[in-house]
Amino acid sequence: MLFISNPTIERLSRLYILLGELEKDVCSTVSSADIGNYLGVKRTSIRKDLSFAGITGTAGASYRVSTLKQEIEHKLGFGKKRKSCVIGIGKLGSALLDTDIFESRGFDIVAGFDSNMNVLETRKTRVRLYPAYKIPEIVRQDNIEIAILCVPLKGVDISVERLVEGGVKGILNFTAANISEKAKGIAVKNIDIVNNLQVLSFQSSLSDVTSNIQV
Amino acid sequence: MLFISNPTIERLSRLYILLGELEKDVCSTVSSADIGNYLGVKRTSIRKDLSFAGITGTAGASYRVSTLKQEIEHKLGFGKKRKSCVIGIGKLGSALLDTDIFESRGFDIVAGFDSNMNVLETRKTRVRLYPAYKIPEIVRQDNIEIAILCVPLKGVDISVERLVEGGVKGILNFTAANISEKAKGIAVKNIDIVNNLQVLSFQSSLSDVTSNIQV
DNA sequence: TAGATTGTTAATCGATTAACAATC
DNA sequence: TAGATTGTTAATCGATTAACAATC
Repeated sequence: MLFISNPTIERLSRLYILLGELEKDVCSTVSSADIGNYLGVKRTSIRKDLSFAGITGTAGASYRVSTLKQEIEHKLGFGKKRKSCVIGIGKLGSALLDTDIFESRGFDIVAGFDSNMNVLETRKTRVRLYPAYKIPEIVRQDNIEIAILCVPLKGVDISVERLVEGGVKGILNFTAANISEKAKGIAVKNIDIVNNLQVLSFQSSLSDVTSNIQV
Repeated sequence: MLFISNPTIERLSRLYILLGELEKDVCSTVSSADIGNYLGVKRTSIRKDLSFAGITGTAGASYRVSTLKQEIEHKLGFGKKRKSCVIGIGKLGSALLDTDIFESRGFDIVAGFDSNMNVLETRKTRVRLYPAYKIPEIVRQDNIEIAILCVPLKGVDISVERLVEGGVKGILNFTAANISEKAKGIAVKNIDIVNNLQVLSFQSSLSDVTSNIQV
């Protein structure tokens, strides 16, 4: 079983996107130093990451862009299409449903859910909307792997229960709630936007911002 | 100069919100073990965090909710209102402009910017919208401290330049670009949603998700 | 060959966890 | 007093960085 740490996957994911860009620009090779510059990390970190993923270039020569991209795609499964859904069609949820940033990177949003009938009837969206109680049914039926959770706090518990029931494999949690308990055995990643703002706010209040910390 | 590590600020920020909730529920005291349960972290980690921030309870007794909240607010400056703006009024930008999640936590969005005149004329938003070239002027004039960056990749560089010119203090970067170079001396925090999805996707593809990793 | 570059081992750094005396 | 809880010191853990031989 391939274990790769979180920071490493994050960097490799960013590298994967970068390689796509470089391909367009008809760059054939790229060194770890180049990559480090683009991504804002140390070159040795990049080499270590590739090594962790079991990817190896040729000593002395730079990495070949096309093969490196393919290898990352293969080892980490980035190429695969993943069916996804959005839970909670509020401001943020609608925006995510409608945006096209996901498609280009392999995520296919196929459904939206909300508990408010009014929302279901009035919101115009590209994908089909369903009432929240249908989450287990539709998730299972359509083989949805990833859920993007954008409900208000009081809707979190029931949503997670339904997703678990439907057999979802991962939840991207935009709520401030801690769902790891309820979502045992499912991958969870949290993005608390306001929390990020608060951290930023603290950092920016320090007179001397030498450490420009990244996520 | 108070240095507090990123993970610690993140937890204290979450704790601050939690204490607000507990106050509503008329809880007068709370132990580090309780807090740990709520936030999904070890109790000793909480005690360490408070210690880092120079906050101390009374040995033997639990923490008093109201005073703990006040102390965090005081030490980390969470109480202060921070003027903010959104750069790029696309899908995500509009959603963030319109949402009310910020206000309740001290962030006051006072302006939006976009380079597309059409957007400026047609989008209905609560706050005033300005053309992008006015960023330096308005940011300085209105004392805007925080910028939320939601522009497409090709608009990133010029946006950051303008923000720096206006003297902004922190940027919450929703683009996939690495802006730390351009934003030297300014606090930056990155939220790459699709990158998060990709990491999640990798984790969920592992059969055994014992480590339910958090951000 | 000389200069650039890789992959890996060892050293460093920082954050989390464990242990425990002090206190209510 | 006994049980629960804190604050801090020491130990552990994991990730990043440095160093360098091997290779093109």
